[in-house]
Amino acid sequence: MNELATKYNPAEVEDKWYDYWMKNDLFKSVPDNREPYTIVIPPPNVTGVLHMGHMLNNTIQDILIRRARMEGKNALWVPGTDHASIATEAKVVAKLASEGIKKTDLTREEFLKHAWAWTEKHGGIILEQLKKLGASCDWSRTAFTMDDLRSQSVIKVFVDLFNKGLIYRGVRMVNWDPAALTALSDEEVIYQEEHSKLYYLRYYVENEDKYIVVATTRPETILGDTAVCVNPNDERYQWLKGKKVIVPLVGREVPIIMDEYVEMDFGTGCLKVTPAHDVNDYMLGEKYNLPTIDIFNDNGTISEAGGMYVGKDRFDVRKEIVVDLEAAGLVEKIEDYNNKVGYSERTKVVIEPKLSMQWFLKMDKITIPALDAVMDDNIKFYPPKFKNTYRHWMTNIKDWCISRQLWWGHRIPAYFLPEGGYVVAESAEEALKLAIEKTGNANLTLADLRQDEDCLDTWFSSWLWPISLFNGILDPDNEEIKYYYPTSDLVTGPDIIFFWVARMIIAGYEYLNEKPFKSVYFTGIVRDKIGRKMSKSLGNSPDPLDLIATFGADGVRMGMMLAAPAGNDILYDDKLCEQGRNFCNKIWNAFRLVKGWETADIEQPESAARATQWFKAKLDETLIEVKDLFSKFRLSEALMAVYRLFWDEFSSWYLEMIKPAYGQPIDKKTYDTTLEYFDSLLRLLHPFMPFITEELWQHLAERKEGESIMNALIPDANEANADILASMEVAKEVVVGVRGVRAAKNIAPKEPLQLNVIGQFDGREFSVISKLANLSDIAVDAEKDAAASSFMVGTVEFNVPLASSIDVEAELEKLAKDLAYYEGFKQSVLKKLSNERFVNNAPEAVVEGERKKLADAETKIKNIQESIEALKK
RNA sequence: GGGCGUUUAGCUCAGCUGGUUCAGAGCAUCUGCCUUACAAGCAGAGGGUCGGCGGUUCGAAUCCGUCAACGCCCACCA
Repeated sequence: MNELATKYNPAEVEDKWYDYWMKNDLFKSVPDNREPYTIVIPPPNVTGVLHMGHMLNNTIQDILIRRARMEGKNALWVPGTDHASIATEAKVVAKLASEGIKKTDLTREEFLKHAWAWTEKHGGIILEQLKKLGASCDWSRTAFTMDDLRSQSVIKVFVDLFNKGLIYRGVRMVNWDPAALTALSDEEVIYQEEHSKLYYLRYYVENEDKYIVVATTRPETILGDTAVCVNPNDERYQWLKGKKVIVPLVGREVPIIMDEYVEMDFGTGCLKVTPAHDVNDYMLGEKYNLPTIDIFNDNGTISEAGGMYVGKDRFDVRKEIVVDLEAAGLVEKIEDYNNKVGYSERTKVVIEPKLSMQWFLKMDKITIPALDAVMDDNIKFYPPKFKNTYRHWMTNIKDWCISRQLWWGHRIPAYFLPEGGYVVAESAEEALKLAIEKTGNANLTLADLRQDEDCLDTWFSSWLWPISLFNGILDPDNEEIKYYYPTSDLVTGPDIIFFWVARMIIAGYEYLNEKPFKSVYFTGIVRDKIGRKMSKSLGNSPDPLDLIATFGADGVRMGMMLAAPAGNDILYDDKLCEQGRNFCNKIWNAFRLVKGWETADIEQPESAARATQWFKAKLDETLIEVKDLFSKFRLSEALMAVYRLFWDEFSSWYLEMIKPAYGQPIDKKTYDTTLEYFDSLLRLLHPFMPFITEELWQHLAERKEGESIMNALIPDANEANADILASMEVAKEVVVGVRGVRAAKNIAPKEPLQLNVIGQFDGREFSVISKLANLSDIAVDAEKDAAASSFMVGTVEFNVPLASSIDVEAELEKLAKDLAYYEGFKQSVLKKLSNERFVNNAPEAVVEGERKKLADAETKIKNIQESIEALKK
């Protein structure tokens, strides 16, 4: 018939069109006088590999970008990667370790050389993978959070915030990661419920034979105890006032302090105080001026200050010390206990609260405009429930620990002076100038300055992303930042709402006095069939590239979208990609059908005339619906609407309505109109399925080099012809009725049938009905025929006279069932209408509706009764 | 311990300010078809007392209360 294979083969077309798009610079955007539509990619880790979460997230972004482009906007999707300080450094350290190299044996410069080599080797893989998915990013703009422009932006911001007094340095209790050997922000700590033990330990009172019992989950920390605290209102412990107790095993005398912080009814009401290793204890230590004994080394082993178990790991010591305490008779009892333990998000190691010198960003004031923007819907969250989460975080925010004891990242631009103190400047030269000013020592040289060894939290660069991508920090008045900022939509996971989304909003207002984006669409988390989060460690995540190879990029994109209702977690199943692949095939074959037709200069049949008018209305209806759904980010529903339009309305109904008899040509008018519809359908589908739509669009007509469906406009519709939509729906019901009779009576579709309409019926669609139901004749206002199978559409009865004798019993049974149903229905309506309060209180339209129901039911009942009579004759 | 969300067909989900879009969609299932675009298909069919209980109302999947299950976020009870 024609040269196209019966099955769509994605492998043959995907790379071809991606190359074509790239070659013709179709993803590129420069400012012009069109309305901009901008998305910045949530930068994946530079050394990361594409996982299902990325697939979902980037599919959504590409759909939005392509749709905007086809609405005539100047669409720009900026790609890039994140240096992912701690994650990447951990990978490099591990890689070096496998080669027998320790990080501590390397200088900073040597280590960074390895890190850059690693980055260059693995960086960009993930971006190449995105191309396979069809991502229409402007690759000429690919950025990296540690490239020159982004780095300079970060440093400038740090210096600026420091000069504004918003960044400070100080000793605070921070979350310490003993594996990565760095401080972490509060957000990087994940709390997990644990089954552990509560140890009740005996603290003897100094010079007395009495003891008190203190409960703890961490017996090893007694090495750092410097007090025991009880509630001043606790009657049981009044006698302890002013006394001292002996820390078990350690033998240190520590004071009893009294503070209402202690809960009387928890444990024994006595709290051991370890100011160096617990946030609350630290607070008590400050208040009562207690010494702090830091018993841990940075890697979680016991330090010299611990005095015992020195050099042993904290968890080993916990076991050992319990044994030793028991041996010394200092353990009262041990109970099972559940508590929450903080783990490092990256290294999965138990976090140690630790006092250390770090850099912080003051958060109380800087967050104010950012909070308002979201609460006032100046920035819209989809789904809106995340506004609550956001508000809660913003109003309880603590200062952000931004320094990390890592090398891979932006080095903190603080320079220590030989005689103490420091200066903060964008460059060493600047720093030297400041240093000379500050010290009055004109003889200082660069060699005298020592730059802070620490680097900045990764998120301290990504929070600038929507600004720094357009050079808006270094040059806030440039053309690009003015044109593209604020960006349009941000698509990301709710897991980084605090890490990233909130902080970008903060930075946006701080630096450009403007929001960074208008809407945030939070995607769900991708889970497997049994609801587990897909992850590398569980091994339950399919390789996205394998999926693309199996189902085609379009199939996978559709699979992801079908599974992704707005704001819900998505349950991934291969079935969904299969559905996507099948849909591609459907589109492909519909195209083969249409392109296979010969045209002739013949008159348009009545059925085709009705069909083309009807499908125009159907198309308009869907265009309006899809537009509305896009505006609400209800993308999976939009896709489903297009899917049904193409599969059911266009393929199953419309094409069958206009299909010429086998071997016959189609009239030109219908054919041309159908090609137009096909074109519109491809456009509507393109954002979801870019490859197959481009392939077919190029086949649909002669195209010039560089022309692409990507830049074709999505048709606009204001109103759909409701009249023809309604009349065709009725016609379809009649067709289904006849087909039902065929199915029930085992009559081949080929065999033409007679159709009798009992009573009056609008005959506008008879041509269509006749064609699709394969009727030899339609008789209007016909008499009931006993030898007929009947069905009803609305209140009208249809009879299909059967050549062979019919099964009267079966027919009667069916009618009796119908009769019973409508009688029951009538009764329920009657009951309503006889209720005075209903008739008086309900709106007129509703009451009128019920009356219509009643009348219709009565008509139907009459019809059925007549049929029964006729059959019985 | 607080807060938020979810609960509708076997599965994944729609059902906006209570009433003919009120019980829906897709997938899956069942039956019959290799019908000249497509078996990755066509035609037909079945399937839910809308988590439980109580209330408001002429009328509740929809509003209110309560309970239950699940999920997420936050929090310094050792």
